Amino acid sequence: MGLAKTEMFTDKQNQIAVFAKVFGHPARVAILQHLFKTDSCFCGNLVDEIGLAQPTISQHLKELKYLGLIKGNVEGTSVCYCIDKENWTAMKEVMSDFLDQDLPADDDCC
Amino acid sequence: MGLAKTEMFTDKQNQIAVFAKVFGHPARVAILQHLFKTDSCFCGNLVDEIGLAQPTISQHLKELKYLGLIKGNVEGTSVCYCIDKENWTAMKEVMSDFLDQDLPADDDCC
DNA sequence: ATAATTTATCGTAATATTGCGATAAACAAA
DNA sequence: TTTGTTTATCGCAATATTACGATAAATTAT
Repeated sequence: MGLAKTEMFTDKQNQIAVFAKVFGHPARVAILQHLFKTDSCFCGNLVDEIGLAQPTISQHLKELKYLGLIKGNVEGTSVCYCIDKENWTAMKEVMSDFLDQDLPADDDCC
Repeated sequence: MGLAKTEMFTDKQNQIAVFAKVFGHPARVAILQHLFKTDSCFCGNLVDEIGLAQPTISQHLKELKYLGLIKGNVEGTSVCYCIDKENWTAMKEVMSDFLDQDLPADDDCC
């Protein structure tokens, strides 16, 4: 069906999945890493840096922006993107809760 | 196209994306959380706990196992699953490198 | 006003994911 | 051996994602 039955999961579980999903494509990982490395940069630079077509990069940027992980600032004809620090920190909190769960003691079944 | 052009990204970027992708579905998040909570449990319990059909759960377990995040142990007719601690820790390392990047100073563009 | 530059959106083809019924496989119990 | 129990696999339908050419929109420069 290709459709996640989100209504049967907790808000937290869905939230983790939504964040994880956006990191589930190497282009978006590369975009974010580049924004971290350069502090901020224009859409066009990302098109050059990553080897995908401009509409494709624009689409990935849109998803990152929709989740609030990046912000875009219009400057003339170009748009400058950067990490949304506040939301990135909030996202990390959610993901850490999930990833840093206590590992069970050594008496498990496997 | 629905096909990520993995060859244009670094191994690290692809690795992050592959891990993130498996967390990109709430059912798999729920499965992992349940395994953490119960230390280990049978496939059937997961079918009861999460409200999806048995083949669907089996498929999600297969993906988690393929990435090495869980292990399965046959016990009679049932299979006992648990977190693979070593691989989970290795995965956390990879994800932390990405998530815990230094936030740029407050002089960004946006 | 016209042309150039940059980014966003639309439309669409190719591929991937999700969910589950049907069924097979593996084992235990009677 | 037959029956029940549990999990895995197959096959398929429905939906989602990815990529990009074409084009629109917005702005600047001439």
